[in-house]
Amino acid sequence: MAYTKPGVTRNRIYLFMRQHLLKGDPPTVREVQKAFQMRAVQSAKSHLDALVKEGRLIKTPGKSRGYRLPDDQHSNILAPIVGRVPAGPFDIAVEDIEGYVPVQSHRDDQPVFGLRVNGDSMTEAGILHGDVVLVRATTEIQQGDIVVAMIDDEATVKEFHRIKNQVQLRPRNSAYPVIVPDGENFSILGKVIEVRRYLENTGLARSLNP
Amino acid sequence: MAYTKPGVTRNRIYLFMRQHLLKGDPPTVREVQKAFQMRAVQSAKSHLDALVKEGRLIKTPGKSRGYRLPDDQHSNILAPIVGRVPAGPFDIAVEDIEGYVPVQSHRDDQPVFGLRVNGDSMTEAGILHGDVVLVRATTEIQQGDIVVAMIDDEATVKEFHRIKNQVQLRPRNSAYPVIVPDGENFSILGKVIEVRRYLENTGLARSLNP
DNA sequence: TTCTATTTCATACATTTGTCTGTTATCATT
DNA sequence: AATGATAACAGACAAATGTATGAAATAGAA
Repeated sequence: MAYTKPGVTRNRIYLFMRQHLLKGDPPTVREVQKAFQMRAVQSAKSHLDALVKEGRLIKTPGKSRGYRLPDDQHSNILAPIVGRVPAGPFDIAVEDIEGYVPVQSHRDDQPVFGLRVNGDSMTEAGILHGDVVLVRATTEIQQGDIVVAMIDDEATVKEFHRIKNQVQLRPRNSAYPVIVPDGENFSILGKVIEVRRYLENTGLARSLNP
Repeated sequence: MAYTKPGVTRNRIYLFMRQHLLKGDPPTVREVQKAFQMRAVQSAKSHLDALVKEGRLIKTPGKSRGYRLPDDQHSNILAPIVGRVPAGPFDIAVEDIEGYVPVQSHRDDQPVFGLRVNGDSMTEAGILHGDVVLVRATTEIQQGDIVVAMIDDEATVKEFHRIKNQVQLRPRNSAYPVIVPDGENFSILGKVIEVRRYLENTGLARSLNP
């Protein structure tokens, strides 16, 4: 490749990387080399190294196609809407997936899934029958959080309270009683981080069904 | 890895691939292998091959990290949450954008924007103060739809009815009166297609500035 | 010019990665 | 129990890929 003024090729390489990374197609060092018709790998690599040093790219050392954009602007994931409730946080029954909804993923270690609400025990909290709640599989539950609990193999959405080591699952509808689980056949799947109600068609990407 | 029923592991691998590909992070065959704690590369590879054969993934042969999603699938857009309400459907004041939320875009010609709800006039419809409503800018309003209307330069969320050519905007809270707009200083911005409530932090990607 | 920093080139090596061949184990059904 | 289909394992090889070392060419400024 012909010599260019300092910074020129670097900018072009940055734009090349950005364009490909936004498409979800991270290039290799040698793909950059070929795209710019360089005769040495190191020509491309040194530019990429420099871009990392400048903070315009980030990279995982040793990993192939390891360059990424610094601010992850496309970190939206598709969370599955499960019909029946997963047995464990990492064991989602894939056969029962109703569809997918786009979610902003905050933490990779705590997966998010959606669950369609059944019943009207939480109407006073603005959670209606048919709403979709997004659940983060976590054990960090605070007093008053809305959680999804499994009681006798059935999922339920309730408000979590703990009074003197006694767990209470409170509905938000005066027609329903407070539940005090006995510890057997009881577990908390996670915390409700978002409530969604789709008013026009389903809103779920049923067409995306595998 | 323990033997599973036919199709189960394949679906899980598909979800794994999908999550990573949507984040712009295509995995290698061996990364799939490790993620599922398989002891042989071929275990992962044969599943990936099958997914390609089924059309659920596409791949460039020989290329590392060469698996991709078939094209119809990244149609998620980021809809802006506007603080003040836009003057016109296509004239959103960018300065007042509070953040962005991921939305599944259905129709390109009718943009979607978000609006934070102020007040409790719709609580009986499960729309609470602070909720975010997603609005499609459309004029196709049906009886009983929840709409966003501009009345004297103020945005309001109400249920739309038309009785003998008289437009009624009904709150869903008995403490509020029905509004009958006079035609002057009145317009309908669009139809509420979704309601979202963020229970954990903001949920909005305030840091995102496309 | 002279000097320094930047850019480009050439080559080599270790690791990662895709792919292949063959075998064993489990599932679903008869 | 017998059968075929699916799932998982084992080991190997070639190509792709990240990385390193050293040197030559050019740009920019003193």
